[in-house]
Amino acid sequence: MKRPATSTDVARRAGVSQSTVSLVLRGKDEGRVTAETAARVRAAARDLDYEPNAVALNLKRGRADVVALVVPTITQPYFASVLVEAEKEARGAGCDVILFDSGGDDDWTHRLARMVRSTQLDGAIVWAPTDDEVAALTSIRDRLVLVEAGSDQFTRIDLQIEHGASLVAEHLAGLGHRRVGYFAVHPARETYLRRRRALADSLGEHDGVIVETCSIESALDLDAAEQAAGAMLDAIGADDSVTAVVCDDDLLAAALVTVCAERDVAVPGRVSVVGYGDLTISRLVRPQLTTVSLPPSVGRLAMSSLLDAVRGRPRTRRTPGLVSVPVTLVERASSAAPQQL
Amino acid sequence: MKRPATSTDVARRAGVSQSTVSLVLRGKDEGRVTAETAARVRAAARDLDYEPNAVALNLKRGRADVVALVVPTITQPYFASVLVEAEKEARGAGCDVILFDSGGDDDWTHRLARMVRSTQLDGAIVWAPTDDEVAALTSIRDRLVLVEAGSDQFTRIDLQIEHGASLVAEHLAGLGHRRVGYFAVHPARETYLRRRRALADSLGEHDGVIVETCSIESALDLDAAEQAAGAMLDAIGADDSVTAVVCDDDLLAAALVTVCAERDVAVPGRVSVVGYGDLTISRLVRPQLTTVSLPPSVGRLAMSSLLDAVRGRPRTRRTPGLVSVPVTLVERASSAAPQQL
DNA sequence: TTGTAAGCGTTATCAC
DNA sequence: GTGATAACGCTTACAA
Repeated sequence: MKRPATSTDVARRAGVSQSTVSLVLRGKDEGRVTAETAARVRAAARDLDYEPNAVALNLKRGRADVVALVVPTITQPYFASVLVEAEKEARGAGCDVILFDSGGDDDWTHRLARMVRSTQLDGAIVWAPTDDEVAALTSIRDRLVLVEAGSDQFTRIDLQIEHGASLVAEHLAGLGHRRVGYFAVHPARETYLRRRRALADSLGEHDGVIVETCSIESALDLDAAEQAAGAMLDAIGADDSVTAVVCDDDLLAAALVTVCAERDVAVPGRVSVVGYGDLTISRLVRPQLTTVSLPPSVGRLAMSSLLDAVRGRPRTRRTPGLVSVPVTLVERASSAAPQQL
Repeated sequence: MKRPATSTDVARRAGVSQSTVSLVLRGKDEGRVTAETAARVRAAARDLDYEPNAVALNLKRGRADVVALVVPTITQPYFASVLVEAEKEARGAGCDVILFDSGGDDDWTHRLARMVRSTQLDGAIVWAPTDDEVAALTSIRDRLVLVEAGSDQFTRIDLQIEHGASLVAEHLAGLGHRRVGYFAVHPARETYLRRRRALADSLGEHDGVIVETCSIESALDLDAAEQAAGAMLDAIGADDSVTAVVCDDDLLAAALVTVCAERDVAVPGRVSVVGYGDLTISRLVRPQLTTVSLPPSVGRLAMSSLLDAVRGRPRTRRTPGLVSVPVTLVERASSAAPQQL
């Protein structure tokens, strides 16, 4: 491949100055360049297969038109859909998205901060960072949108997890459950802790009626989940009063339901199962999972917030704010009233 | 946020020239700058929180250190793992990855070509493009790695689908199956057509013994798949001789197995099911799926090929080549000898 | 109507 | 040892 043609090459070929080329090709030749000259320039550009150098352009404008999306693990299907939504929104604004997997690399905060400060990146959406990570990011806080984390120094998007938890508590208490187990993700990111605390709080509002009485932790992969699900069933088997299990993620819930089937534990007869995520697998397993649906539209929202923040004129720029996104409970076959003992 | 400090700011503060700053900070001051001066420069840089402007740097070097990964749909779990692998490899070479979803936008070829030619992107990995798409990309062919597609003008990575197909054929024929159904993805990208043709060829080698006799198509989403799976079972119900179904994707296979369970069709007793992908769901459904495993390491391979191609010195640059990656058959519980009729 | 020239932030080649 | 100065490719006053 030959060196790509520059605007100077085009100018030379059209027999005009380089600035005229720029004028014409950027459409700013309104009554400044003869139609004939303009045509000559355009022809030359076409002949040389000219494409403006985007890097030079960025340098000139001091803007990269690239933002980052940082997620804990892109292999979680939920994040794939978030990425798609965010991408779509960004694309519409002429902006590209690069992906960081914060799970893969513990030094990502510094890399991100450096890239933002070196104008390689206009900004970033950061999903569920830990408190430490948030602290490491303060130097670039006005080019950041945080999802499910952060203080009011940051622009944030928040899922209404508390509301989701109250829906779950209401649902289970209403069905007549009195003791629930919790199937938690380990290691427990803040997001998961929040889910769990929120559920505990919501259960607390039905005071004395319904409480979390046992819990098991598992890594977010299938093998670990199936093993932990076995442990969960052992625990439940030893305590008849536990008639429902809330899971931090649909993958855990799916594993639990599957292991139940293998052990002839009736779902939802013996135990009701509730997940988080409304992922594809929640409809693939039998019984299909009752689950808290986390809308992927958060990706779109976060991106539009970010674009506002980094593109907005200074006077337009809003103070850091908090947008709260509702979650919903999707009731499917994995939860029902506990069978009489 | 204030304007970030430039090397000129640092120079001013250290009381030296801007070029000295560059020398010191890039570590090229070997016996050229006094230790004392160097220290002063470094101190100034630290004070000002200086970060070299990456865009200026790229302009200077004519390289972006960003490549794209183009996949048909990132929401397919397989591609998420591919992305992770590719990312890891790129990161190691100081390169970032941006993602294109070719499914989302039919003009992506032009966008990609423009970005490459404008030096915004050093190159790209393109997954399973159609022939038309390949044609649209020839202008940037030496900065491309194609996966599962393309002619020998391109650097390519290929899955050994034919070999996979022969494993499947061998497996099913060996178990005693004589008539198989095909559960295909619609719309049929070249990748899928290849899978299917390859299977037909492999079955043909067991001439007259085993053949594909019926097929159903479905979009790659769960609702469509479950509906199509129903149709497949109707077809099979009407023809006892069909005792196995090969599916273009584990999602289809999972849906089929699930619908079988609902209709009390025994798997693998009445019908064996084979999928493609070895995705998480293949181990979540019961029976677990026999499936052709497509190694995510292809992502790593493709990225290292690409980096070679775009980073390599001209004299080092290899001619376009073809790397072929083996696939394997993972035998699980969804396939077995057909039950005697 | 067109061209000249400054500047975006770097790196690198020379003089001093 | 250090500092002008010329690129890199572009946009945009401003001059002609």
